[in-house]
Amino acid sequence: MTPRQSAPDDDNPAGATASVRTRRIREFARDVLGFEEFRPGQEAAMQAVVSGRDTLAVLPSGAGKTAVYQVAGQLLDGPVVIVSPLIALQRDQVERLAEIEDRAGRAAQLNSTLSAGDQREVLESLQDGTVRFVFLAPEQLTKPEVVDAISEAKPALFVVDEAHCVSAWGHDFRPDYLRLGGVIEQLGHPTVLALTATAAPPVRAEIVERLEMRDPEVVVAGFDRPEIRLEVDHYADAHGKEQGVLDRVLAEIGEGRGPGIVYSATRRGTEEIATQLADRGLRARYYHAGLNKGDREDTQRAWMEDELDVVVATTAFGMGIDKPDTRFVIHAEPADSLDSYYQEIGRAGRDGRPALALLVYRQEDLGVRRFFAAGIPPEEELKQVAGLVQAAAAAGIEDGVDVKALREETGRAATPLARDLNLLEQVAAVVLDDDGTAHPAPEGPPPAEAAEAARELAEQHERMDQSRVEMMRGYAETRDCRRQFLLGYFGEQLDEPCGNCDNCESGTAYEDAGPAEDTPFAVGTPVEHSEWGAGAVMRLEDDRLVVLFDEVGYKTLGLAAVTENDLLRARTP
DNA sequence: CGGTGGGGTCGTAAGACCCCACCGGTGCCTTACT
Repeated sequence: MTPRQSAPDDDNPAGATASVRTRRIREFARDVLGFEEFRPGQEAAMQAVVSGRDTLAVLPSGAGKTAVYQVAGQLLDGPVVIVSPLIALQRDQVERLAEIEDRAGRAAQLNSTLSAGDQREVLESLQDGTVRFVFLAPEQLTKPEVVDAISEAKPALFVVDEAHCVSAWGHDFRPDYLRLGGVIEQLGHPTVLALTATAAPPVRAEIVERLEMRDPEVVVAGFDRPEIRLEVDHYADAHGKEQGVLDRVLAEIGEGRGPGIVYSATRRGTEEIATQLADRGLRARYYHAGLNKGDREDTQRAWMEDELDVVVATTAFGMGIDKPDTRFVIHAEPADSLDSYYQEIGRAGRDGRPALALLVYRQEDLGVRRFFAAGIPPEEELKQVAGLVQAAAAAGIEDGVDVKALREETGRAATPLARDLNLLEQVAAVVLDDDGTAHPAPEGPPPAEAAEAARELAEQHERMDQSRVEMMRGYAETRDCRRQFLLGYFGEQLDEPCGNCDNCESGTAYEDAGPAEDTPFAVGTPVEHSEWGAGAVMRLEDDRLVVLFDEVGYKTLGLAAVTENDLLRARTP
């Protein structure tokens, strides 16, 4: 067992001067991690975290996000808790840290692949200092004994890796992501570090809000990946589109520009495309969450070991899979947002050499994304859940109601019930305590009112998701420079067309003179719309502008209509 | 929202067509049973 690694006792890094911190960070990065230089944003994020500041770091893939908490873990006095969405990611990180264990401290994972005894041992080792880094999923933190044990270990840093999951998954799929803010509070609010490669401004705002980060330092490194060529192929009919996908894949592989990933929206789509490509002689496999674990692992292994030309996959394939020489990412259907799209195409060309991101687009294919973006719980269901929480309290059940009890009462699954409770908590109808049990909020609304408010909140969230699908459409259908469009979505301005997208090549990106100089709605201007309320201008075209509204999400407005009807007013933020 | 498959209608029969119901992504975890 290695002894507890703690900071030298001459001075505490959190209180050390910036120059001392800088020196220590650089020494550790060079001596232990073997860095010759830092990637953009990396050192700034390390500085912020080591000085004890909550930090949101949006750093591109491969920019060494892991190093940020490795350094912090070394220079801070206390263990590091890392929330990571997938067991496979936890395992990989633990293995990677094991290589520098003697210098950086021991790492362990805490999840259901461990026996109950091993899980206890990990928590004990965290407390006695022999484990320095613990990786776990947010679901672990719904167990009071886990939170208590971590709390006693007095963590110095709480890391949320792949932090966009808070926003992307927290609302329905994995509701425990929305409870992390409360967990952080229970732990006495150690320094919080949220890490992600992709987050548009509203996603950043949501991460900060949900994790209850205090006065966070936000580090955003450049989003641009100029080596990735951007293209969209348009088709009117389904058969033509499918053929288009096959032709483009065959052409890329045929000319030696492989390997690559093809994304499809459905499991069935992945199987059909992979089968067709295999029939044409490619080494192609499909990958989705319906396959058994062994098949998935073997496909991933084959992909990493250069045995495949193409993996055809749903969104299940990607997170944690880093193959720098991936030469193309082709989408057979649009993604559910530009956030997801950018995340997915960002898996190409990580070696810095030219790569292709192609969207094979049919307007009708947005339908499946709209379907997935929908999903408002029925008001009756919300009312029943709110009612059960109240009834339990009225009956004098002081322990409150937990998801397990609700499951028995309603016969519904745990995930939607947890989502319902999150919604009811947000409208101040219930209070969720440490371990997720629900109590009626003091002076909260009656169940019917609570259910209505919760439904409205869910509707607002759905409008936001639907508007993200619309931005995906905007990208697919724009005649402007695609990189300008994409970077604009992430709040970065590219002054000139990129010269490495299909619209730059065909010339349409250069056709329009650009927005009038005297527009009152420059990018970033806070605005107020008569119907949609407050928002901010995200993007300007020659005759249109895109506004992100707080309540209804992204909207594209015709500039002529706006000025003629006085629809928008600039406001003071 | 859009694609698909089952079942019915039409009525020479067989296949063409219509309508309708149903399905579609992402992963933790626990518990029961081999």
